[in-house]
Amino acid sequence: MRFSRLLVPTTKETPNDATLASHIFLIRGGFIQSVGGSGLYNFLPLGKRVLDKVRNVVKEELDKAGCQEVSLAFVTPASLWQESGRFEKYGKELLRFRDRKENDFVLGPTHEEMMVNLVRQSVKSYKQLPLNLYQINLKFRDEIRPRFGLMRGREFLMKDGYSFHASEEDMKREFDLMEETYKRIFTRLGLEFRVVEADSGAIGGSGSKEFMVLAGSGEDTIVVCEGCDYGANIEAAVRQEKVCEAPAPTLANEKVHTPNVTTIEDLVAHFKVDPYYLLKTVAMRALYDEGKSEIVLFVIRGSDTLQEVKACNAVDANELIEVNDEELEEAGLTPGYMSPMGLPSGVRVVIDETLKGASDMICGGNEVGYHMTGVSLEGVDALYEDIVAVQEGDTCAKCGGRLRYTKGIEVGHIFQLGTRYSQPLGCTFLDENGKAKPMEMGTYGIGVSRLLAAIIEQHHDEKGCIWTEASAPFRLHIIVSNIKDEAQLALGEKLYEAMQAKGIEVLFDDRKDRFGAKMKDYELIGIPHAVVIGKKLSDGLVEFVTREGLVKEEVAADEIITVAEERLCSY
RNA sequence: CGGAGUGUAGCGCAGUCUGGUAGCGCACCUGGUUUGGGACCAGGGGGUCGAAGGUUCGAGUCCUUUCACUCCGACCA
Repeated sequence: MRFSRLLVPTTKETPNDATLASHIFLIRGGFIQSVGGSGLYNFLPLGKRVLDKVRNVVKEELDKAGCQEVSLAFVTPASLWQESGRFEKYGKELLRFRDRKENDFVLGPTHEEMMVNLVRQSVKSYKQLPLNLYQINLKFRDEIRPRFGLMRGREFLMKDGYSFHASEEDMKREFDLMEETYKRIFTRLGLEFRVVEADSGAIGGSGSKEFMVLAGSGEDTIVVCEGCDYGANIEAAVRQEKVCEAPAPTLANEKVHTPNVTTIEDLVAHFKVDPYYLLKTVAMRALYDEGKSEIVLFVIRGSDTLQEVKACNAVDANELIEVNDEELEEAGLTPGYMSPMGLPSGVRVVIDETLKGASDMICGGNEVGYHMTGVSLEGVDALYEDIVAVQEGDTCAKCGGRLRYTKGIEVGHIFQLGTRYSQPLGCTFLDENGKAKPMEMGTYGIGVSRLLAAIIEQHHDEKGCIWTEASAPFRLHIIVSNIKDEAQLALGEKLYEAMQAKGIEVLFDDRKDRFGAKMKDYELIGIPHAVVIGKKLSDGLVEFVTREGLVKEEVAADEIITVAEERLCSY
C-alpha cells in the first residue's frame, strides 16, 4: 500500500478525553475515529486491518479446535430473553427497542438465547453432539460510563461461542479445550496474560475463568499468588481464613456509651482493639426483578472490606446500590451504630462465613451513641456466605503463599453453563435410551476490538504503538527520505515491489513530506519493521529499523532486499 | 444515580463578566522555496456559536427550558 493513497489522518494533538495510551495512540495514529457519541468509533483503514488480523488469529485457532462459525441475526426478539429470564436481569445495559408493530426487540450484548434457539430447532439427537458454534460480530452494551476508547466502548466486536453436550463431563472436556485454545490465541497475538478464576455475572452458570492481559491500566483487579499459579478476579478470589495475632478483648456482654464513635477507626481508638474484633455492618439496597428491592445488612470484620459482587450473589440480587441515612432511619436502622444483634424484624442479614460462632466481638447497639461489647454470634440465625474481599498480603488457600494485587484487562471469559439456558428454553436431545434431556452447555467470549486496546496498552512507548507481529497492520514500512532524490525513490519502488511479490504486507511512504514528519508517523503507527532510504544512499547504505526499541542497523543498499526478506520471513 | 464542568470550523481552544461585522493554532486548498526529525513565505476556502423559546433596535454574549458530552464518585456505618 502506498502511504500517499492510504487514509491515515495522524495528528500531533491528543484528544482531550483520552488518558490511556491505547486510546491516545489509536486515535492519533489514525486507526480509529470518534463518532462524537460516547463509546462509538469508526474503524479507519489501518484500524480495520488490525481488527481483521486479530479476528483471523481467533478464527484460525477456533476452527483448528473444531468450532464452527455462524452469524446470528443482529436484532433479537425480546421474547427469547423473556423466556430465559434475562430480560429483567440484564439491566439497563441491554438496549431495547420496538419495531413499527410495537414488538419488543433487543440488541444483544451476548447471544446465549439466540444460539440455543438455533440449536433447539435443528439438533434432536445425542448423535449430533457435541457441537461448538461461534460468531464474530458487533455487540452493543449500553455502558453506564463508556470510556478509554476501545477498552470500554458501547459498540464492540466480540467473538461469542457456545458449546452443546450430552453430558457434564463432555462439557468440561470442551471447557478445558477452550482454555487451551484461548491460551494459544493470546500467545500468538504476543500478549502477556494470566488465566484467573472469575465471577459468572449476568451470564450465570458455575465455574468460569477470565483471561487477563496484564497491564497497569487494566480496569480489573486480580489477585495472584506469589508462590503458585493461583489467580482470581477480586470478585471471586478466596483466601485462607485470616488469624489475628492481637488478643481478643475480654469485655463483658454489655451496652457501652460511645457518643460520636461511628467509624471503624473511631472504634479501634476508643476500645483499643484490633479491628479484627469489630463487626462492620454495611447496608446496601438489593434490587431484584420487577422493580422489587430491600435493604440488606452485610456483616464483616472491621479488618475486612465488603466484596460487592460476592455480596450481590449471596442475596441473588440483580444489583446492589447505596442507601442514604434517611432511608436507613425509615427502615428503623441507626446509621453509625448498626449491628446484626437486636434488629427490627424483617431486615435481611448476611454474615461473612468466617464469623460463624465468633465471640468477644464489638458491634453497634442499634441505638444512637451505644455499642455492644462481648458479643457472641453463636447461634445467630442469618445467611452465612463469603462476602469479603481478599486483601494484599493475605494467605493463598492453595499453597499458603502471599497473595498480591495486579491489574488486568479482561479479554476473554469462558463459562460452564450447565443447563442454565437449555432448561428454560427447552433445548433438549434424545439420549441412547430415547429419553429427553436438556443439553449441557458452555459459553466462551473474546473481546476482539478490546484486544486492539489491550495490545497497545502492553506494547507501546512514548512515541506510539508497537504492534506485535501477528497484529500489525503491515509487516514492513518503507520510508523514502526525499522523493525528489531519484536514486532514493527508485530503490524504494524496487524494494516495495520485491516485498509485495513475496506476499509481505508493506506500507510504502512515498509522500512529498519532510523526513521528520514521515518518521513521526512511522513511530506513531508502529509497524514492527522499517527500511529508511535516505542520505546515506549516496554511500551505498540504508537503514533497517526495528520499532521495538527503535534499533537501527546500517545495511548495504544492494543487499537490503535479501536482508528484509530474511528478517520478515523468519517470523 | 450523586457531584463538578463543557458545548463556537475536521481537531484543540479564545471571545460570554461589560450585548454592536465570528477569531486563533493545527489540519485543508493554490503558488513558490525547502527535504535526516512534525519546515517557511504569500494568498485562500470553511461556522444554522448544541437545540428551542424569551428580553432587546440588535444576542455567541443576558433570562428560561431542554439535549448532548466530559471528568470525579458510587467499599469501610
